[in-house]
Amino acid sequence: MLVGKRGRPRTFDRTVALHRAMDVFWQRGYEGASMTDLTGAMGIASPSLYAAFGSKEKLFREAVSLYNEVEGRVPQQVLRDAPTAREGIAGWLRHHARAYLDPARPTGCLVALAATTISAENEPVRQFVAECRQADVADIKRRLDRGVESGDVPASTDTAAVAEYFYAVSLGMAVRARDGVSGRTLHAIAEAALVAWDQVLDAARD
Amino acid sequence: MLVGKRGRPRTFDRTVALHRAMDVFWQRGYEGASMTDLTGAMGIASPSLYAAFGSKEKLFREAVSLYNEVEGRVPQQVLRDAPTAREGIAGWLRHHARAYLDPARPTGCLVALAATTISAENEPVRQFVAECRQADVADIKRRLDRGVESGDVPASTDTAAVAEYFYAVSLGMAVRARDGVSGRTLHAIAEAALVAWDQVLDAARD
DNA sequence: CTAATAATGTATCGATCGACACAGAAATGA
DNA sequence: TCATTTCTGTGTCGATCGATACATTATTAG
Repeated sequence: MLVGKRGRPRTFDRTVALHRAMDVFWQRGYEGASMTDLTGAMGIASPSLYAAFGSKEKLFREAVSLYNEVEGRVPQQVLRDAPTAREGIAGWLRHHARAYLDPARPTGCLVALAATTISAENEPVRQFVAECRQADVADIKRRLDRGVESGDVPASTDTAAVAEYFYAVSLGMAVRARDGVSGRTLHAIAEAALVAWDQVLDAARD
Repeated sequence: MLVGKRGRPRTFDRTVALHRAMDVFWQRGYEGASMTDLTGAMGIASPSLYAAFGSKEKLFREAVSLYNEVEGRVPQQVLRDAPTAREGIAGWLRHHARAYLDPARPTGCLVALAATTISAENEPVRQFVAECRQADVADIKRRLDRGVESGDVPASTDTAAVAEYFYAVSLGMAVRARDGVSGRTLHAIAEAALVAWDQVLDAARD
């Protein structure tokens, strides 16, 4: 009686297919990725996609979640495990300078690029991605707050503002990566953002 | 014999219509703006649009040119006329911190947001906008080079890298503006980017 | 006046969009 | 065995995409 694996089993790996969909959304954005693009890359027909994921929008949301897990794991770990907030953020930003031009993946960042502008009917999708960006900023802010607790960040620091600053730099790097700038350029941007840590923190006070 | 104003005259102002189209592309991006959106905002029917502008893509390119002229005039003037490169770039960035949240216009920047990702068939449009961004970076670089000539920027400075840094910050500000952050946040990002002028220039050397 | 030119409004075009109906195939449970 | 369940492949749905055909209207040139 218990629901097990009754019925005809899937002929494709759901996780593999989701990875393929993630790559398409990463390359083309939400609206730029057609169902034909998606089913082609996923190696399945349209009804299989709908049976497994529900709709294009639900597939996108799952793909973004997967992106956050897979592509975000290393930089988040760097951010978390570094001995100071400064080293954590520096490692996080330098990671992105490399990752955004990784030849094995689409350039730039899915969350930064995939839905900055959108048609009126898909506005909820833009909203969703905007919330993902907000969550990323919150991650950086939390690391700065931890730095305040452990003493490597001044207590008077407006950690939210500092987090917004470094996140804005990473967003710009993602756009410029997609534009085709060199890794040297991307790293120069990151180093310029990081060079004046003390002044940046000093300028941002509550 | 000379081609004058023969034939039935237009019943709409081409420039006004182009302004309306610019607003739609600014709000929705290239692919997010449908012909229905455009003709509705422009107050004309589809055949009039095609007669006056040729195609959606040509209309977009004209709209971007108009955007660069209208919205870019003030910040470019600030950048150019300031006594030093530092003051020029500071004024340029602070202008954007204000303009990106102007309640009378769509938030953020058309060139930063309108075509970061796109379907395969419209790739030339993304390329075009990418070239616009490259041109913006070149403007900043030229101002820094002038600073080198006039002595307010060290001769050893990698002006291209510094220009990329400040432009990346402005791109991130545009995305975050669209996300709905406050003007206070946007200004904090700008000030954080500007506070360490000497260190940024010192870090970027040839 | 007439001919030529050009823009307008209506009414679509073929293509593609995201989504799904339906029949057949492949598994399980009784 | 055979009813039940679930996925697959074919085919296509209505809606919308960007773009036009066509007849009409408004203007200028001669």
